[in-house]
Amino acid sequence: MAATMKDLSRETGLGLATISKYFNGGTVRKKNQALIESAVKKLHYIPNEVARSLKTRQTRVIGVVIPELSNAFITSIISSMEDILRKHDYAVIVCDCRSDPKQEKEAVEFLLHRRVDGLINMATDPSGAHLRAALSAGVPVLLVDRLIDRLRGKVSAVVIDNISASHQAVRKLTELGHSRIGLVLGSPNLYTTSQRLTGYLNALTESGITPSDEYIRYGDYTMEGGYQAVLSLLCLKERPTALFVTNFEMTLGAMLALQHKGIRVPDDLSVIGFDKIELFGEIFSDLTLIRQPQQSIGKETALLMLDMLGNHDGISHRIVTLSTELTEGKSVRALK
Amino acid sequence: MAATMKDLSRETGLGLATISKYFNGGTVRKKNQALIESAVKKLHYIPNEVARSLKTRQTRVIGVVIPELSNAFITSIISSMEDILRKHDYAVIVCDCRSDPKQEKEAVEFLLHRRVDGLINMATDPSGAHLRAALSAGVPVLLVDRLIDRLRGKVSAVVIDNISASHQAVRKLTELGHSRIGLVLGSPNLYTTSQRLTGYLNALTESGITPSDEYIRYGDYTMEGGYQAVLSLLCLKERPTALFVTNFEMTLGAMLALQHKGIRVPDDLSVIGFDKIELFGEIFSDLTLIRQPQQSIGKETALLMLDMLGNHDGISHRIVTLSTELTEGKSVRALK
DNA sequence: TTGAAAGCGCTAACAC
DNA sequence: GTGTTAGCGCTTTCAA
Repeated sequence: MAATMKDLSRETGLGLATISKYFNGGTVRKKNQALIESAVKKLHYIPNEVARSLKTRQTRVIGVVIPELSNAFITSIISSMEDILRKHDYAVIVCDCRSDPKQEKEAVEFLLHRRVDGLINMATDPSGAHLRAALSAGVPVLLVDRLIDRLRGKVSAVVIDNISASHQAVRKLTELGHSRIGLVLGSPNLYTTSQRLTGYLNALTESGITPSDEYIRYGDYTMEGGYQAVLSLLCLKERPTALFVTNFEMTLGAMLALQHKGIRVPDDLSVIGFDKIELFGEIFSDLTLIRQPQQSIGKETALLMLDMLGNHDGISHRIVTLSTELTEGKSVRALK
Repeated sequence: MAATMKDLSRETGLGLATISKYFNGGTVRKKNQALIESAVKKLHYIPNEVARSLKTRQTRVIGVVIPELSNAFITSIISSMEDILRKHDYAVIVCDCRSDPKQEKEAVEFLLHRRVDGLINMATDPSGAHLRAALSAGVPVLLVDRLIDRLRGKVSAVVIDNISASHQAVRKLTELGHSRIGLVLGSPNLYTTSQRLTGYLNALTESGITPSDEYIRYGDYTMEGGYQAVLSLLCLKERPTALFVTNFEMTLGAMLALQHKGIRVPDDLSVIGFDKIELFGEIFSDLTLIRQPQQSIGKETALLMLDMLGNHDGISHRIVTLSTELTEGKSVRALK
């Protein structure tokens, strides 16, 4: 069986407290330090985090609940987040709930049983009901990418400024003379969907254009959804002259649909996409798009969580809003 | 503070043993059962897995160490794996070591401290040195995708039949009359690299073709690597008439290089790629490729680990080899 | 069936 | 600086 501190104590002749202090950075006599170190080697001692957790009442584990692990946008966030968290000696348990609110709730409970110190959630259930237990248990909750209105003041969050991002993209198009601008959104009841819609509507109104539902489609944030949405937009008697597609997968689908229909970008149609995924950098390098700073989102999320974990007295719930960037490509041109 | 079993005991007037038995599926009198249930509700009792782990000496946590989280092939495996594991009440701590052996070793130690019940590893260090501590601590280790020779007999593994996969692809090309077949491999010292090379060499030799190093490139399994490898192959005085690219990212890079060079596939050059990623299904739907069953890899990995965890007496180290599939597309044609 | 009590490996007063 | 000791919340003999 694995060696314990008691074994070290016996081996070195020192008391438990001394051994414990040694591991926790206390002051221990040089001689005893060496004694302990050699005993550790000899007995292959590995500290037992479980016992420590029980005593200190913190597991140094952060639970992360996301809608989908097979999603480049999400994994790039998680990747940079986990990196920082682990450097601070926090482990991350990731639960993929497959965009299913029921699974999401189970995941939260699962993590609560394991006494995670904090919860990071890209929420599937927009009502936030799944987080109630965590909140009432006093576990710090940090939302990523999607805000939940009802939880305002009770949780922290890291999001991008979706309204501005969308506004900026659409503004760009109206400035180039476009007025029939197709919008491809995600699922209707998601936070990002409604925010991006707002930005679109604002930009149009500002330019004196009356928005019409005809030009708005919901593509479910999937490639297939984007594909279908664009096909359907192309069927309008008055075709849009420009398109704004609001996430990466749908942008891929949209480009595919245009390609299949033999529509040239930007000659026949201007397109602004969303999200830049490392892997594809070069493939769609000539696409004009809104770029979210995934790296920073991950980093800010980790740091904010660390911060919440530190202020155990009065947790201050902050909302960090990161801004996006419009990357100029060659998929947009002025309306003739 | 969170309620404990002791609180339940006080609330119900029952002994700790009874409460414990209730939660662990023992036989408890109906009346007491109801008593406990209402106390749980009233006190918002949440079982403490940490305390339980300390006592039972199992954390129901599996550590997963991978080279890269932002990789669609890997996440699709993890996703299906985690799904099954969580259904069996096991949590997964994922550590992304960024293909760095040093970080990989630290990750293993990190997980060992946390007393994970098992370790799943897509190894970065081909020597397996990073797993020594786990092995000597008696923690079951399961390798995925990449075997480590020295650990044979000490660990289980789930891999695909790389030699056959590669053989099949190259065979296909030789049968169509190709003899100058470019091969784009991953990093030189990886298991999959050498296996895929072997399959290539075998297939050529079988067809009476003498393999030449000239046609072999190492592309690091990255898109950029694949891109450069193909450019370099195109510089040969005797250009290859066909290409076999051995992973997904490099296949993307290869296609991009060909496109930039204005080389038509399959008219000017036949191409067989590797890996099918859900997201891209339609985009490269006309590519002939070797398809790995990511879903099954994840599933088999989870089941095998569960199995190892069950047989605590004599762990049987098994190696599960899954087979690949050659998906016919339109990127291959007979040599004129 | 139920309860009392010991102990899993560690930390943290507290006294020396 | 160091040792003694009492738990952290749970499971699990062992008796009743």
